[in-house]
Amino acid sequence: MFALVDCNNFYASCERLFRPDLVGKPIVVLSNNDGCVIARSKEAKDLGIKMGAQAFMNERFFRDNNVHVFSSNYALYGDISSRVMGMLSVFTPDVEVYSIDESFLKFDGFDYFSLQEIGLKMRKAVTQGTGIPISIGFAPTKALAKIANKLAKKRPETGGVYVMNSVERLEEEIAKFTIDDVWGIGPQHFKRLQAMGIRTVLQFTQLPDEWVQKHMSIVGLRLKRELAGIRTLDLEEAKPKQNIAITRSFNENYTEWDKVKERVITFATICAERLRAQDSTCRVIQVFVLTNRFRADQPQHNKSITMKLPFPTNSGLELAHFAVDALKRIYQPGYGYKKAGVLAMELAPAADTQRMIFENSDPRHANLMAVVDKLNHALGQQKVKLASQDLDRVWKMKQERLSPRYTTRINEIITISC
DNA sequence: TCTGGGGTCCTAGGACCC
DNA sequence: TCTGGGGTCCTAGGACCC
Repeated sequence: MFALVDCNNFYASCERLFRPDLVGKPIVVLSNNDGCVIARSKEAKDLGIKMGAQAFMNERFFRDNNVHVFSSNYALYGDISSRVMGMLSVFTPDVEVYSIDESFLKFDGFDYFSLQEIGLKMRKAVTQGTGIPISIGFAPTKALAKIANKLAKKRPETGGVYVMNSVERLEEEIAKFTIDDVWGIGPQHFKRLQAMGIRTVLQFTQLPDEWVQKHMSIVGLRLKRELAGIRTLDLEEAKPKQNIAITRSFNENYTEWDKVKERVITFATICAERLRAQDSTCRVIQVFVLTNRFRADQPQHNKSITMKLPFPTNSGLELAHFAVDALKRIYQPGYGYKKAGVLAMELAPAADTQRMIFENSDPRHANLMAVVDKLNHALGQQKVKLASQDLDRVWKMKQERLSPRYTTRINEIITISC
Protein backbone atom coordinates (compact mmCIF):
# COMPACT_ATOMS: atom_id res chain seq x y z
CA MET A 1 0.00 0.00 0.00
CA PHE A 2 1.00 3.59 -0.60
CA ALA A 3 0.20 6.50 1.64
CA LEU A 4 -0.04 10.09 0.58
CA VAL A 5 0.63 12.38 3.51
CA ASP A 6 -0.22 15.99 3.04
CA CYS A 7 0.04 18.96 5.40
CA ASN A 8 -3.26 20.77 5.77
CA ASN A 9 -3.15 24.36 4.50
CA PHE A 10 0.59 24.12 4.94
CA TYR A 11 1.78 27.74 4.68
CA ALA A 12 -1.11 29.02 6.74
CA SER A 13 -0.49 26.32 9.34
CA CYS A 14 3.20 27.33 9.52
CA GLU A 15 2.27 30.95 10.15
CA ARG A 16 0.08 29.82 13.01
CA LEU A 17 2.74 27.70 14.75
CA PHE A 18 4.25 30.53 16.74
CA ARG A 19 1.09 32.60 16.80
CA PRO A 20 -1.37 30.57 18.85
CA ASP A 21 -3.58 33.63 18.93
CA LEU A 22 -4.35 32.92 15.27
CA VAL A 23 -5.85 29.49 15.86
CA GLY A 24 -9.34 29.50 14.42
CA LYS A 25 -8.74 32.83 12.62
CA PRO A 26 -8.63 33.35 8.86
CA ILE A 27 -5.08 33.53 7.46
CA VAL A 28 -3.84 34.10 3.93
CA VAL A 29 -0.28 33.92 2.60
CA LEU A 30 0.72 36.03 -0.39
CA SER A 31 2.99 35.29 -3.34
CA ASN A 32 6.30 37.03 -3.96
CA ASN A 33 5.85 40.78 -4.18
CA ASP A 34 2.74 40.38 -2.05
CA GLY A 35 0.87 39.98 -5.32
CA CYS A 36 -1.81 37.37 -4.88
CA VAL A 37 -3.10 34.77 -2.45
CA ILE A 38 -1.26 31.44 -2.64
CA ALA A 39 -2.40 29.80 0.60
CA ARG A 40 -5.42 30.04 2.86
CA SER A 41 -6.42 28.64 6.21
CA LYS A 42 -9.74 26.84 6.44
CA GLU A 43 -11.38 29.93 7.87
CA ALA A 44 -10.13 32.00 4.94
CA LYS A 45 -11.50 29.45 2.49
CA ASP A 46 -14.83 29.56 4.29
CA LEU A 47 -14.90 33.33 3.76
CA GLY A 48 -14.81 32.62 0.04
CA ILE A 49 -11.29 33.91 -0.60
CA LYS A 50 -10.07 32.34 -3.83
CA MET A 51 -6.67 30.93 -4.67
CA GLY A 52 -4.83 33.55 -6.73
CA ALA A 53 -7.03 36.42 -5.54
CA GLN A 54 -5.20 39.69 -5.99
CA ALA A 55 -4.07 41.14 -2.70
CA PHE A 56 -4.57 44.83 -3.50
CA MET A 57 -8.16 44.29 -4.60
CA ASN A 58 -9.00 42.57 -1.38
CA GLU A 59 -7.27 44.86 1.13
CA ARG A 60 -10.57 46.13 2.35
CA PHE A 61 -12.22 42.74 2.52
CA PHE A 62 -9.28 41.41 4.51
CA ARG A 63 -9.53 44.28 6.95
CA ASP A 64 -13.27 44.05 7.38
CA ASN A 65 -13.12 40.32 8.05
CA ASN A 66 -10.03 40.35 10.26
CA VAL A 67 -8.07 38.22 7.84
CA HIS A 68 -4.43 37.92 8.89
CA VAL A 69 -2.21 38.48 5.88
CA PHE A 70 1.38 37.24 5.54
CA SER A 71 4.10 37.58 2.93
CA SER A 72 5.54 34.20 2.02
CA ASN A 73 8.29 33.10 4.38
CA TYR A 74 10.06 30.25 2.63
CA ALA A 75 12.81 30.04 5.22
CA LEU A 76 10.16 29.08 7.74
CA TYR A 77 8.12 26.75 5.48
CA GLY A 78 11.19 24.92 4.21
CA ASP A 79 12.48 24.25 7.69
CA ILE A 80 9.13 23.10 9.06
CA SER A 81 8.69 20.90 5.99
CA SER A 82 11.94 19.05 6.58
CA ARG A 83 10.96 18.47 10.20
CA VAL A 84 7.61 16.99 9.21
CA MET A 85 9.16 14.78 6.51
CA GLY A 86 11.82 13.64 8.94
CA MET A 87 9.19 12.50 11.41
CA LEU A 88 7.37 10.49 8.74
CA SER A 89 10.45 8.48 7.88
CA VAL A 90 10.27 6.90 11.33
CA PHE A 91 7.23 4.89 10.24
CA THR A 92 8.60 3.42 7.02
CA PRO A 93 11.97 3.67 5.30
CA ASP A 94 10.32 4.14 1.90
CA VAL A 95 9.58 7.84 1.63
CA GLU A 96 9.40 10.06 -1.44
CA VAL A 97 9.20 13.74 -0.62
CA TYR A 98 6.92 14.88 -3.40
CA SER A 99 6.64 18.58 -2.64
CA ILE A 100 7.14 21.00 0.21
CA ASP A 101 3.97 19.72 1.91
CA GLU A 102 3.45 16.19 0.56
CA SER A 103 5.15 12.83 0.78
CA PHE A 104 4.37 9.41 -0.65
CA LEU A 105 5.17 6.54 1.70
CA LYS A 106 5.27 2.88 0.78
CA PHE A 107 4.09 0.28 3.26
CA ASP A 108 5.18 -3.06 1.89
CA GLY A 109 5.20 -5.94 4.33
CA PHE A 110 2.64 -4.39 6.65
CA ASP A 111 -0.04 -7.03 6.01
CA TYR A 112 -0.47 -7.81 9.68
CA PHE A 113 -0.63 -4.24 10.84
CA SER A 114 -3.58 -1.89 10.88
CA LEU A 115 -2.75 0.98 8.55
CA GLN A 116 -5.56 2.96 10.10
CA GLU A 117 -3.76 2.76 13.43
CA ILE A 118 -0.39 3.58 11.91
CA GLY A 119 -1.96 6.57 10.21
CA LEU A 120 -3.43 7.85 13.43
CA LYS A 121 -0.07 7.41 15.14
CA MET A 122 1.66 9.38 12.38
CA ARG A 123 -0.83 12.20 12.74
CA LYS A 124 -0.33 12.29 16.46
CA ALA A 125 3.45 12.23 16.20
CA VAL A 126 3.59 15.02 13.63
CA THR A 127 1.10 17.19 15.45
CA GLN A 128 2.97 16.73 18.69
CA GLY A 129 6.42 17.14 17.18
CA THR A 130 5.78 20.06 14.84
CA GLY A 131 2.28 21.40 15.39
CA ILE A 132 1.35 20.86 11.75
CA PRO A 133 -1.93 19.03 11.06
CA ILE A 134 -1.71 16.35 8.35
CA SER A 135 -4.09 14.15 6.37
CA ILE A 136 -3.28 10.64 5.22
CA GLY A 137 -4.73 8.47 2.47
CA PHE A 138 -3.76 4.81 2.04
CA ALA A 139 -4.43 2.91 -1.19
CA PRO A 140 -2.88 0.28 -3.45
CA THR A 141 -1.55 2.83 -5.98
CA LYS A 142 -0.20 6.37 -5.82
CA ALA A 143 -3.06 7.88 -7.80
CA LEU A 144 -5.60 6.19 -5.55
CA ALA A 145 -3.68 7.28 -2.46
CA LYS A 146 -4.14 10.84 -3.69
CA ILE A 147 -7.88 10.23 -3.81
CA ALA A 148 -7.88 8.53 -0.42
CA ASN A 149 -6.12 11.59 0.96
CA LYS A 150 -8.83 13.88 -0.37
CA LEU A 151 -11.47 11.66 1.21
CA ALA A 152 -9.63 11.82 4.53
CA LYS A 153 -9.80 15.62 4.32
CA LYS A 154 -13.41 15.71 3.23
CA ARG A 155 -14.69 13.46 5.98
CA PRO A 156 -13.90 14.57 9.51
CA GLU A 157 -15.26 11.28 10.88
CA THR A 158 -12.18 9.51 9.41
CA GLY A 159 -9.95 11.28 11.89
CA GLY A 160 -7.83 12.49 8.99
CA VAL A 161 -6.84 8.96 7.93
CA TYR A 162 -8.59 7.06 5.15
CA VAL A 163 -7.60 3.54 4.16
CA MET A 164 -8.85 2.22 0.81
CA ASN A 165 -8.20 -1.40 1.63
CA SER A 166 -10.90 -3.42 -0.07
CA VAL A 167 -12.11 -3.82 -3.61
CA GLU A 168 -15.64 -2.94 -2.57
CA ARG A 169 -14.50 0.26 -0.96
CA LEU A 170 -12.42 1.16 -3.99
CA GLU A 171 -15.26 0.55 -6.42
CA GLU A 172 -17.75 2.43 -4.36
CA GLU A 173 -15.52 5.48 -4.03
CA ILE A 174 -14.37 5.77 -7.63
CA ALA A 175 -17.95 5.50 -8.83
CA LYS A 176 -18.68 8.69 -6.88
CA PHE A 177 -15.38 10.56 -7.18
CA THR A 178 -15.44 13.18 -9.93
CA ILE A 179 -12.68 13.33 -12.50
CA ASP A 180 -11.87 17.03 -12.14
CA ASP A 181 -10.43 16.41 -8.70
CA VAL A 182 -7.93 13.80 -9.83
CA TRP A 183 -4.14 14.04 -9.80
CA GLY A 184 -3.00 14.28 -13.42
CA ILE A 185 -6.27 15.63 -14.83
CA GLY A 186 -5.76 19.30 -15.56
CA PRO A 187 -8.11 21.78 -17.22
CA GLN A 188 -7.41 20.56 -20.78
CA HIS A 189 -7.94 16.88 -20.11
CA PHE A 190 -10.98 17.67 -18.03
CA LYS A 191 -12.57 19.60 -20.88
CA ARG A 192 -12.00 16.78 -23.31
CA LEU A 193 -13.32 14.14 -20.91
CA GLN A 194 -16.33 16.22 -20.10
CA ALA A 195 -17.12 16.48 -23.78
CA MET A 196 -17.04 12.69 -23.90
CA GLY A 197 -19.55 12.57 -21.08
CA ILE A 198 -17.01 11.24 -18.59
CA ARG A 199 -17.77 12.44 -15.09
CA THR A 200 -16.42 9.95 -12.58
CA VAL A 201 -13.17 8.11 -12.06
CA LEU A 202 -14.96 4.83 -12.71
CA GLN A 203 -16.12 6.03 -16.12
CA PHE A 204 -12.60 7.14 -16.93
CA THR A 205 -11.18 3.73 -16.10
CA GLN A 206 -13.68 2.18 -18.54
CA LEU A 207 -12.45 4.17 -21.55
CA PRO A 208 -10.58 2.19 -24.21
CA ASP A 209 -6.79 2.25 -23.80
CA GLU A 210 -6.32 3.45 -27.39
CA TRP A 211 -8.44 6.53 -26.86
CA VAL A 212 -6.66 7.44 -23.63
CA GLN A 213 -3.22 6.95 -25.15
CA LYS A 214 -4.12 8.95 -28.25
CA HIS A 215 -5.49 11.96 -26.43
CA MET A 216 -3.66 11.89 -23.12
CA SER A 217 -0.42 10.16 -24.11
CA ILE A 218 1.26 7.40 -22.17
CA VAL A 219 0.95 9.56 -19.06
CA GLY A 220 -2.83 9.38 -19.24
CA LEU A 221 -2.75 5.65 -19.83
CA ARG A 222 -0.61 5.12 -16.76
CA LEU A 223 -3.03 7.20 -14.77
CA LYS A 224 -5.93 5.09 -16.00
CA ARG A 225 -4.18 1.93 -14.82
CA GLU A 226 -3.33 3.48 -11.47
CA LEU A 227 -6.94 4.47 -10.91
CA ALA A 228 -8.09 0.98 -11.79
CA GLY A 229 -5.91 -0.29 -8.97
CA ILE A 230 -3.02 -1.57 -11.10
CA ARG A 231 0.26 -0.50 -9.58
CA THR A 232 2.12 1.38 -12.31
CA LEU A 233 4.02 4.13 -10.52
CA ASP A 234 6.55 3.43 -7.81
CA LEU A 235 8.27 5.74 -5.38
CA GLU A 236 10.82 7.92 -7.13
CA GLU A 237 14.25 8.54 -5.73
CA ALA A 238 15.47 12.03 -5.09
CA LYS A 239 17.47 13.10 -8.12
CA PRO A 240 19.48 16.23 -8.67
CA LYS A 241 17.49 18.82 -10.57
CA GLN A 242 17.71 18.93 -14.36
CA ASN A 243 16.99 22.63 -14.60
CA ILE A 244 17.37 25.51 -12.22
CA ALA A 245 15.43 28.69 -12.79
CA ILE A 246 15.54 32.04 -11.06
CA THR A 247 12.81 34.33 -12.33
CA ARG A 248 11.23 37.36 -10.71
CA SER A 249 8.75 40.07 -11.44
CA PHE A 250 10.06 43.55 -10.73
CA ASN A 251 8.40 45.97 -8.37
CA GLU A 252 7.98 48.38 -11.29
CA ASN A 253 8.62 48.54 -15.02
CA TYR A 254 12.33 48.75 -15.74
CA THR A 255 13.14 50.89 -18.74
CA GLU A 256 16.89 51.19 -18.24
CA TRP A 257 19.42 48.69 -19.47
CA ASP A 258 21.48 48.98 -16.31
CA LYS A 259 18.60 47.99 -14.08
CA VAL A 260 17.60 44.96 -16.09
CA LYS A 261 21.24 43.98 -16.43
CA GLU A 262 21.75 44.18 -12.68
CA ARG A 263 18.78 41.87 -12.08
CA VAL A 264 19.98 39.35 -14.63
CA ILE A 265 23.42 39.30 -13.02
CA THR A 266 21.86 38.74 -9.63
CA PHE A 267 19.67 35.91 -10.96
CA ALA A 268 22.70 34.31 -12.60
CA THR A 269 24.70 34.39 -9.37
CA ILE A 270 21.79 32.79 -7.49
CA CYS A 271 21.52 30.15 -10.20
CA ALA A 272 25.22 29.44 -9.81
CA GLU A 273 24.81 29.18 -6.07
CA ARG A 274 22.04 26.60 -6.47
CA LEU A 275 24.15 24.68 -8.98
CA ARG A 276 26.99 24.49 -6.49
CA ALA A 277 24.59 23.45 -3.74
CA GLN A 278 23.74 20.30 -5.68
CA ASP A 279 27.29 19.86 -7.06
CA SER A 280 26.26 20.47 -10.64
CA THR A 281 27.55 22.55 -13.50
CA CYS A 282 25.46 23.79 -16.40
CA ARG A 283 26.28 23.76 -20.08
CA VAL A 284 23.40 25.87 -21.38
CA ILE A 285 21.67 28.96 -20.10
CA GLN A 286 18.46 30.64 -21.07
CA VAL A 287 17.71 34.28 -20.37
CA PHE A 288 14.35 35.93 -20.90
CA VAL A 289 12.73 39.33 -20.46
CA LEU A 290 9.02 40.08 -20.38
CA THR A 291 7.00 43.28 -20.41
CA ASN A 292 3.86 43.55 -18.32
CA ARG A 293 1.41 41.16 -19.97
CA PHE A 294 -1.51 42.57 -18.04
CA ARG A 295 -1.11 45.98 -19.61
CA ALA A 296 -2.51 45.72 -23.10
CA ASP A 297 -2.03 49.47 -23.52
CA GLN A 298 1.75 49.18 -23.28
CA PRO A 299 4.02 47.89 -26.06
CA GLN A 300 4.91 44.26 -25.43
CA HIS A 301 8.24 42.59 -25.88
CA ASN A 302 8.73 39.02 -24.71
CA LYS A 303 11.92 37.42 -25.77
CA SER A 304 14.07 34.55 -24.64
CA ILE A 305 17.39 33.21 -25.81
CA THR A 306 19.08 29.90 -25.19
CA MET A 307 22.85 29.87 -25.29
CA LYS A 308 25.30 27.02 -25.22
CA LEU A 309 28.29 27.91 -23.04
CA PRO A 310 31.83 27.30 -24.29
CA PHE A 311 32.39 25.15 -21.21
CA PRO A 312 30.34 23.84 -18.28
CA THR A 313 30.49 26.02 -15.19
CA ASN A 314 28.94 26.83 -11.86
CA SER A 315 30.98 29.94 -11.21
CA GLY A 316 28.83 32.97 -10.44
CA LEU A 317 31.25 35.26 -12.24
CA GLU A 318 31.23 33.25 -15.42
CA LEU A 319 27.51 32.62 -15.40
CA ALA A 320 26.84 36.32 -14.85
CA HIS A 321 29.13 37.18 -17.72
CA PHE A 322 27.37 34.80 -20.12
CA ALA A 323 23.93 35.85 -18.93
CA VAL A 324 24.73 39.48 -19.74
CA ASP A 325 25.96 38.40 -23.19
CA ALA A 326 22.66 36.65 -23.72
CA LEU A 327 20.67 39.60 -22.43
CA LYS A 328 22.44 41.96 -24.84
CA ARG A 329 21.06 39.96 -27.72
CA ILE A 330 17.44 40.16 -26.65
CA TYR A 331 17.15 43.45 -24.79
CA GLN A 332 15.56 46.29 -26.71
CA PRO A 333 15.50 49.82 -25.39
CA GLY A 334 12.17 51.55 -25.26
CA TYR A 335 10.24 48.88 -23.42
CA GLY A 336 9.20 48.72 -19.79
CA TYR A 337 10.28 45.31 -18.59
CA LYS A 338 8.40 43.74 -15.73
CA LYS A 339 10.03 40.38 -15.36
CA ALA A 340 13.21 38.55 -16.23
CA GLY A 341 14.74 35.18 -15.58
CA VAL A 342 17.85 33.09 -15.89
CA LEU A 343 17.66 29.33 -16.35
CA ALA A 344 20.53 26.89 -16.02
CA MET A 345 20.07 23.82 -18.22
CA GLU A 346 21.95 20.68 -19.21
CA LEU A 347 23.18 20.14 -15.72
CA ALA A 348 25.84 17.58 -15.01
CA PRO A 349 27.69 16.47 -11.89
CA ALA A 350 30.55 18.89 -11.26
CA ALA A 351 32.90 15.97 -10.70
CA ASP A 352 32.29 14.67 -14.25
CA THR A 353 33.21 17.92 -15.95
CA GLN A 354 34.86 17.31 -19.27
CA ARG A 355 37.89 19.53 -19.80
CA MET A 356 37.81 21.50 -23.02
CA ILE A 357 40.81 21.98 -25.28
CA PHE A 358 40.84 25.73 -25.68
CA GLU A 359 38.62 27.18 -23.02
CA ASN A 360 37.71 26.08 -19.56
CA SER A 361 36.01 27.41 -16.50
CA ASP A 362 38.61 29.33 -14.50
CA PRO A 363 39.86 26.77 -11.99
CA ARG A 364 40.49 29.48 -9.42
CA HIS A 365 36.79 30.21 -9.24
CA ALA A 366 36.04 26.98 -7.41
CA ASN A 367 37.92 28.13 -4.34
CA LEU A 368 36.57 31.64 -4.59
CA MET A 369 32.99 30.42 -4.85
CA ALA A 370 33.47 28.07 -1.92
CA VAL A 371 34.47 31.05 0.21
CA VAL A 372 31.56 33.14 -1.08
CA ASP A 373 29.15 30.32 -0.27
CA LYS A 374 30.57 29.94 3.19
CA LEU A 375 30.28 33.65 3.95
CA ASN A 376 26.78 33.93 2.55
CA HIS A 377 25.72 30.90 4.47
CA ALA A 378 27.03 32.33 7.72
CA LEU A 379 25.99 35.95 7.21
CA GLY A 380 22.80 35.63 5.22
CA GLN A 381 22.18 35.25 1.52
CA GLN A 382 23.62 37.80 -0.90
CA LYS A 383 25.91 39.43 1.65
CA VAL A 384 28.87 38.87 -0.66
CA LYS A 385 28.01 40.01 -4.17
CA LEU A 386 29.63 40.86 -7.45
CA ALA A 387 30.51 44.52 -7.90
CA SER A 388 28.17 44.54 -10.89
CA GLN A 389 25.24 43.85 -8.61
CA ASP A 390 23.37 46.54 -6.76
CA LEU A 391 25.23 46.56 -3.47
CA ASP A 392 22.68 48.66 -1.63
CA ARG A 393 19.77 46.60 -2.67
CA VAL A 394 18.69 44.16 -0.02
CA TRP A 395 15.85 42.46 -1.86
CA LYS A 396 13.48 44.86 -3.45
CA MET A 397 10.63 42.47 -3.29
CA LYS A 398 7.56 43.76 -1.63
CA GLN A 399 7.31 41.77 1.59
CA GLU A 400 5.47 43.98 3.93
CA ARG A 401 4.02 41.31 6.14
CA LEU A 402 6.84 38.90 6.58
CA SER A 403 6.79 36.82 9.73
CA PRO A 404 10.02 36.08 11.64
CA ARG A 405 12.21 33.16 10.60
CA TYR A 406 11.44 31.59 13.96
CA THR A 407 13.28 28.34 13.46
CA THR A 408 16.33 29.26 11.40
CA ARG A 409 17.58 32.61 12.78
CA ILE A 410 18.49 32.82 16.42
CA ASN A 411 17.73 36.54 16.64
CA GLU A 412 14.23 35.98 15.25
CA ILE A 413 13.32 33.26 17.71
CA ILE A 414 10.03 33.52 19.55
CA THR A 415 10.12 35.51 22.79
CA ILE A 416 7.94 34.58 25.70
CA SER A 417 6.95 36.99 28.43
CA CYS A 418 6.22 35.36 31.74
C1' DT B 1 8.22 1.53 -64.03
C1' DC B 2 10.55 2.93 -60.03
C1' DT B 3 12.89 5.74 -56.54
C1' DG B 4 14.77 1.73 -48.80
C1' DG B 5 15.02 1.17 -44.11
C1' DG B 6 16.43 2.26 -39.71
C1' DG B 7 18.16 5.22 -36.57
C1' DT B 8 19.45 9.66 -33.33
C1' DC B 9 19.27 14.31 -31.87
C1' DC B 10 17.15 18.65 -31.32
C1' DT B 11 13.41 21.95 -30.69
C1' DA B 12 8.98 23.73 -29.81
C1' DG B 13 4.91 23.18 -27.75
C1' DG B 14 1.58 21.09 -24.75
C1' DA B 15 0.16 18.98 -20.71
C1' DC B 16 0.61 18.34 -15.92
C1' DC B 17 2.24 19.11 -10.78
C1' DC B 18 3.03 21.92 -6.26
C1' DT C 1 -0.86 50.77 -7.72
C1' DC C 2 -1.66 45.71 -8.72
C1' DT C 3 -2.19 40.34 -10.85
C1' DG C 4 4.13 34.33 -8.27
C1' DG C 5 7.65 31.00 -8.92
C1' DG C 6 9.67 26.54 -9.97
C1' DG C 7 9.54 22.17 -11.82
C1' DT C 8 8.72 17.41 -14.91
C1' DC C 9 7.51 14.50 -18.77
C1' DC C 10 5.83 13.51 -23.46
C1' DT C 11 5.06 14.08 -28.53
C1' DA C 12 5.58 15.58 -33.23
C1' DG C 13 8.31 17.05 -36.79
C1' DG C 14 12.58 18.40 -38.98
C1' DA C 15 17.38 17.58 -39.88
C1' DC C 16 20.72 14.59 -40.10
C1' DC C 17 23.36 9.96 -40.11
C1' DC C 18 24.59 5.24 -42.30
